[in-house]
Amino acid sequence: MLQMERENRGAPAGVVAADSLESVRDIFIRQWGAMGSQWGVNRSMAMIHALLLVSPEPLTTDAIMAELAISRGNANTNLRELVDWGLVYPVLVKGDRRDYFVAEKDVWRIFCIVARERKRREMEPAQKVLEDCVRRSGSLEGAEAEAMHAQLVRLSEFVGTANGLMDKLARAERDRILPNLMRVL
Amino acid sequence: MLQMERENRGAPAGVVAADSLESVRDIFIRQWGAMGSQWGVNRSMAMIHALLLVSPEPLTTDAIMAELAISRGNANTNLRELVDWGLVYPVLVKGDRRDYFVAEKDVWRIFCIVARERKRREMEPAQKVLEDCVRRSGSLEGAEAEAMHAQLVRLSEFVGTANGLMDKLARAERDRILPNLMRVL
DNA sequence: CCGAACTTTCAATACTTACTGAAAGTTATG
DNA sequence: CATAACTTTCAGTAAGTATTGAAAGTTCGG
Repeated sequence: MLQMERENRGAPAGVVAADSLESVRDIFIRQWGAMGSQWGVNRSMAMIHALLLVSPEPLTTDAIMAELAISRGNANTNLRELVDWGLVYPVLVKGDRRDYFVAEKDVWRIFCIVARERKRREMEPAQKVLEDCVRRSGSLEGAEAEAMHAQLVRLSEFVGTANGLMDKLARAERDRILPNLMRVL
Repeated sequence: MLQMERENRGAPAGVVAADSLESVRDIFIRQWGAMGSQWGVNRSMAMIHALLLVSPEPLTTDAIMAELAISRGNANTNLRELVDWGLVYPVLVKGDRRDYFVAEKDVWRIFCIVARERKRREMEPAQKVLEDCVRRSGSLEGAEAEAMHAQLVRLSEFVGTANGLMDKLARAERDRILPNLMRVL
């Protein structure tokens, strides 16, 4: 553990002089957390996910709270959300009543989960809105109404196609699909 | 314009009895605006985009403000953002000093613009963070550090591949790419 | 079925982001 | 180059989200 000896000595706050396991993990967690906002995921959820992603062993709620300096309520809520998504699994450790948590480590599975969730939250509502408006505008008369209807139809058809492709992609096996995609694109 | 005669008579607030061009447009705009939050776009920007998407004619800032009941500052800021993205074009109308705005109507182009922007805001920062952490953790010793490094490498490689595919997809021609995708998936 | 260990909930609060409107800035035209 | 028409900026405020921490709820072992 030579690395730990030369960590962060005399450097300004927030700047790391050299890298230990802990410092790299902290950098990863903090940066990933900061990116959460861009991804529509809250900071705590992103940080918990990052921590578990690089932790080989399951962690308890208390360990997570301590590592990330967040409250119990916050840790609990976001852990449940991550478990709901399927990105984190609760595991039982023999001889301990507490819940432990591990992250799904397989990158392709993570991708499929995120793709599925985004489709559900972003694409499906859009498709529903568009189909509703297409239906409502179908019987209108006049050039302006018909132009609007035509535009709505184009949008609706595109989103429908994209949704279908998304579905197939997220259901496909990694090794079956990736080579084909590389070839086509 | 028969339709306008049977719009929204005696119905509870927010409920539309039958559809006119205006009512369908309003439904579309409001729903699209509400969805904006899910998409990481603010409500006003989404509503302006929706309005322009279904308006065959260019509109002035004032027309947009009036139609959506938003302030001048808000309209101005979000119009500029939409123009920056390339989703809306400013156009000059002869004999009028005011700026007029039209939306890009081609669905495939809209998709490419959104894909490019999302890649820039979501994928590229992730790739950068991951590459940085991979580099930092590469020289660490010990089983735990090596497990973390390996996980970071898997994430980094995946995001790199996804980024490359995204690029090619957004640069491809619609008619060249869609049939191939349908076949592969 | 009691008490201890642990988990969940939720009202209060802190933080973040979006919006307004008025004032400052810019540009076209007589 | 003065004025009027239009656009941009920005400080203040409103609206929306995330987080805390303490209280209530649950479960397990004895």
